[in-house]
Amino acid sequence: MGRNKLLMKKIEDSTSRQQTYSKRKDSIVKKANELAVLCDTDVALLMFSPNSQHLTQSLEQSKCEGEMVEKIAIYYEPQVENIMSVQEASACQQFLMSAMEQIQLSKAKVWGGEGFLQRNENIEEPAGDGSCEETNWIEAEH
Amino acid sequence: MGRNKLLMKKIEDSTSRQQTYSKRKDSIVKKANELAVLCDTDVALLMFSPNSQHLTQSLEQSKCEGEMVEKIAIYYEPQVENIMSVQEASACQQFLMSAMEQIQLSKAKVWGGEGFLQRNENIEEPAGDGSCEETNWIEAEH
DNA sequence: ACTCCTATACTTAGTAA
DNA sequence: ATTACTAAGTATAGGAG
Repeated sequence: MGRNKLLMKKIEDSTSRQQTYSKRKDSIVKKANELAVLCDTDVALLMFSPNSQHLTQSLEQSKCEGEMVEKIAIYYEPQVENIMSVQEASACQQFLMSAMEQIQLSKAKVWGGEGFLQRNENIEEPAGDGSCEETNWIEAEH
Repeated sequence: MGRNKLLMKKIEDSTSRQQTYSKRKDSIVKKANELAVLCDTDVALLMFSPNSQHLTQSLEQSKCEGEMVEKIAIYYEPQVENIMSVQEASACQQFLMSAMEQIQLSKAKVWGGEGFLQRNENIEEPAGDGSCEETNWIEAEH
């Protein structure tokens, strides 16, 4: 693309990598928006920035501006683990939770209406007293 | 684009809308992959198809093929609530759970190391006996 | 739904500031 | 990090099958 064709592998120079990320991030969000508007559907994007020092700046960029974002349920970038405001974290959580709710409903359908957390053998119960203080999903691996 | 420039509003003809969705879905996934590979990061996409009758077909398309997907943590399309296999649902859940875990960690950092579910005033506790059978995130709204 | 086609529209790598 | 530029690569609407 551009002047030269880029090889599809990790960009080793960190400055170039961050620049490329920044440019392509903007277009993919734009594309997601177009898809959502044109097709009247919801699109969610979760991205993890390769470069944590640009976090705050990028988080501000990810805010909705102009006609962008309208139909994007949520767009988080860059590193979720470095979110700096409770509001940001809450909004992200809320989306993830509703996505989970939808998945649980479909899973219950497939399984004949049973709840899944008690039956899902891939997710172990915490060895606690059964209280909810440490929720089940803590132990999921990435 | 293409022969004619498309107005950025909902495509009213449902056949065209589905066709556009199908085409643009493929490119946005490709873009997400490129971003993930080039920048060595994780990108997640969640899409909801405008047309549920094409669900199964689209779900099969969303499977990883060739060099695509490598760095995409998860890509679910179309309607999550209609996922037909427990495997699909489990994989999606696992990603969402790990994303949540990361968010909880950052939130705990911001809040000084406290857990968030007990303190998050936006999320009400279920009015149950405190057991985990109905998990807290059930009540999140989309 | 999918392909294949093509002209047009859009994206983008590299560069400079 | 940002903008602006531009040449070259990519995406896509509309059409046909």
